Amino acid sequence: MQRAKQQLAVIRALGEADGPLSARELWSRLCGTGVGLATVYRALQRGVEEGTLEPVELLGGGVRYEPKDREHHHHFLCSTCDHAFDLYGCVEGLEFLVPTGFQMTGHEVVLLGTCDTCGDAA
Amino acid sequence: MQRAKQQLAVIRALGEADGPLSARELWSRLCGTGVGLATVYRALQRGVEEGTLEPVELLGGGVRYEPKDREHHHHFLCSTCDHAFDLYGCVEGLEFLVPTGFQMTGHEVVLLGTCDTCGDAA
DNA sequence: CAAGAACTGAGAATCGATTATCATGTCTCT
DNA sequence: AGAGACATGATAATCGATTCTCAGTTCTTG
Repeated sequence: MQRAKQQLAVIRALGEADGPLSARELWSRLCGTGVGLATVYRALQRGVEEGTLEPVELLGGGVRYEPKDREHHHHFLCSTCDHAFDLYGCVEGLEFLVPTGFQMTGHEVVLLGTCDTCGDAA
Repeated sequence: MQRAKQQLAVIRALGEADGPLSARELWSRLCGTGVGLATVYRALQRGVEEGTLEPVELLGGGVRYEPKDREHHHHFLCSTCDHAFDLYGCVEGLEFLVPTGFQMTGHEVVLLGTCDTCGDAA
């Protein structure tokens, strides 16, 4: 069955973004098109169930989503506009931090600062 | 003026912990002593205002707090018990990840996995 | 001890994020 | 066109976290 139009719009907007988006960020990007907030949440939930989207938790509470086909990467969080950007490249060699007896299954690196847009405006 | 008893208890519990604690974690550790949740929040807020406590945001939403006198460090988040542990040591050389035009002011590293207690139980 | 200020616990109120509801709209298939 | 299944938007309901309120308690100072 073909996926519905509005859900496609949500998935597409997420694919075009330069980083993971929260439900609200997505909604505001689609606002002019008359898409409801409930539809955004439905599309996100469905995408996660189908395995095409991945929830990403960064600092600051809210959950953001990004397409799952992206390679392992990390994020830059702008403290001014609160937008998250994808970074390319990964950090290795973190194992030395792990205490004995602990098992590490993953890691999350978030860089903080100001993005180019917010930095210029300052 | 001497700080009140209950607030001292909150600060002390935080100092004895092996990692940052959320308001609720703190509360459950003090529960037997009859301390109210509101008092925990009051003590935390006051500690931050006075500069003795620092709010720490990790993955998963809630804010945790830790004494500000600790050196720069990172955290290990147990995915089973959801407790955060302090790690000793820091990661350097993250600058290569920063896109041009962005200004990095800090970084946050969170290791994920299971702690020794939860690992043993499995 | 007396008076006033600060502190406290319990629960109500608030806030933002997410989910559920429902009447309507749209698509598919015939 | 007609029937049935699914999708949609607006809004209400829910949930957890945090803050506010208030009456009672404790502390400080004299």
